Amino acid sequence: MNDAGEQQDLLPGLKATVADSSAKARATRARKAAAAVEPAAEQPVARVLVDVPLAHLDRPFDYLVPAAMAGDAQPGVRVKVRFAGQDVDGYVVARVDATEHEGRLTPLRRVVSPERVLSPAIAELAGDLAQRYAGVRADVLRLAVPPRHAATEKQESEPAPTESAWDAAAAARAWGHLDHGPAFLQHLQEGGSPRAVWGAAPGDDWPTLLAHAAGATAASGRGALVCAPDVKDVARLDAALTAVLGPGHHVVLTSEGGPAARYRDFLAVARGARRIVVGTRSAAFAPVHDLGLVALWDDGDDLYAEPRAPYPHTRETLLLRAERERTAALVGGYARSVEGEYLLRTGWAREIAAPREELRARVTVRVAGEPRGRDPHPARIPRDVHAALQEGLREGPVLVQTPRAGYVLALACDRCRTPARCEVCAGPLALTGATTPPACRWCGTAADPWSCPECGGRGLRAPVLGDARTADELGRAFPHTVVRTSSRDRVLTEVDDRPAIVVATPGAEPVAAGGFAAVVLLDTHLLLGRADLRAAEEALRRWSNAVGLVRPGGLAVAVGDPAHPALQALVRWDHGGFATREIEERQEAHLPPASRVATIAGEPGAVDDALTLLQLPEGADLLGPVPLDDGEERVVVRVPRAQGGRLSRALGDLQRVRSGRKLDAVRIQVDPVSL
DNA sequence: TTAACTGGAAAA
DNA sequence: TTTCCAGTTAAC
Repeated sequence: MNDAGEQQDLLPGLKATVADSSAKARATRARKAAAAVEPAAEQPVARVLVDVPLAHLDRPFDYLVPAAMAGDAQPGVRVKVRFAGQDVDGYVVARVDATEHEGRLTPLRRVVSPERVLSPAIAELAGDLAQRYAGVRADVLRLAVPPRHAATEKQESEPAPTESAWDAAAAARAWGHLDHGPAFLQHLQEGGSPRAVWGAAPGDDWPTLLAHAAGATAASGRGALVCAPDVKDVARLDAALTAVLGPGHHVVLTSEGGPAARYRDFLAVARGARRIVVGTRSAAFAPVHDLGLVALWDDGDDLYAEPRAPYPHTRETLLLRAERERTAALVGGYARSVEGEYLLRTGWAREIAAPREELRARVTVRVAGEPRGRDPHPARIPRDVHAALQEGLREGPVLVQTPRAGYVLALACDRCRTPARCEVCAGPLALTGATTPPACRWCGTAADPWSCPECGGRGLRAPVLGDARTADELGRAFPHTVVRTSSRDRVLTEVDDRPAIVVATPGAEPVAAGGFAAVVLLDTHLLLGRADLRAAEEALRRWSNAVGLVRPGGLAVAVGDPAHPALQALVRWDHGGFATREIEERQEAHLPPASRVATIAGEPGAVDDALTLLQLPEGADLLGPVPLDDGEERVVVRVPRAQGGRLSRALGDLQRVRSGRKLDAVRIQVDPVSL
């Protein structure tokens, strides 16, 4: 290693001064040592992005490349540099002949490893994202490049096999039922960069279709990157890619499996040994060589919103890459996000979807009205649903989606829906078992018998019922049938073809070997009633993902209000129409993404003076400030969609000015997932 | 973290 | 006017 200490000994005449140990002399010596470093013969200047979180320092700094590091200090490698008196990590982003910096360049302290982990494409992407989200490149790079694992670096990456099992004819068949599907594939195979929003039909084996898209891209000599929201979906893609391409062609990037495995798989991509990548949101940054396709499944899933600064969304990350690296793009899902609809509307992407008659053949969706309180035994499972389940069970497994897990839940009057309160302390009543009377959750007093103080009703209902309770009820209604549950903490990934009732919470639905014979959606009003701007869009997405698991010709029944637009969209499988309607409503209400929104949060004083520094673009609205739970305060800035770029720039300028003046930090989120 | 800079006070 | 020092600032 070439640190300054060793360099000193190489300098003639310097040893004489070593005896003098005053601080001043030491400083002079250090300076001379720096000056005496032999610079690299070629391109002696390295441009380095330093890992500091300050917005005004978010630019490359020039360092002198010592001759001894000339070979290793290539663009993309990790280095240690002296920055403001401290050793900090950084990445070399370029080697150049000369600097524009007036004054002496400090030499690089150390090349951490010659491994080129930051490709030029990802360095540029980090810049794009930092600008888009008014953050700093260092934060993006922390998301993009996994921590180094030295032992793993010593191993070589196994190259992918040269022969692939991908079959163009099989791929065309798999996509054949979709309008523009085969054309999209062919375009990929020929080296083109088509962009599409794909509305999957119920029963579509989406992992296989995506695997074929990756195969077609690989056949053109390019790499492909496919993101899915969670590890369960990634596992399905993994299996489909192995089936379609054969083993060893792709690599899976997720946060699971520990740092060594993560770094090993990342290196296989960075070194170009693998060019097909699947993974969760962090995989969007994979430095795939010759990237030809970016794809993501179910872009409306909020798992795609990165919880760490600068809070980039996977959709945005991938679409920026598609633009900058001129790749094809495929945004697929059973449902359609409002953002996906915008891609079509602006002409950025084309639609791939099944024709009407194909959709009609795939599934029949009906709505069963919600049971009324008049019923002496208010069953949550109406007669229609019971019949659908019975019919489905003759053919195979049936799926019942029920919102939220849990057994002990708030109770309310079944006539007027007044929440049931304890007569002694006014605490909430709850059922603690299937047979015991309801009791207070605070003081434990049993309400036996209970009557409603508002209307005198004697019936109780649980407005929120969990999967355990639902499984219970169904077990009683179908005594000789296997009932299985799948929810957040205990997820089933797959069920076989035998008749069984599978109760699952949204997102935890297993896949059935041959598809579910029937799909039932309970308590749709609960998903619709969430206090969220996107409640209806999100509800439709979750229902559609369950209905998507049906076998061709299957039946789906949703329990809810047949007049609700989200349920009507489900029945007609008209996700484009629903997204269009959502866009129109949000335009009127100036809600995102029809408007672009950012939040500024922090100490009240800091937020206040941030606003005086902020140069808002034309037509901007300021909402708030409102106090947050932790004593901080938040304002919302809203601009017309077309001004989004200017808003990002203004917020970036604000952060640079504030960090330059050492003002108290404010947290800025552009396009926050929730407000 | 620290070298370089600033401005104000003491020394000449 | 010069020198010294503490506090501030930029950071290659």
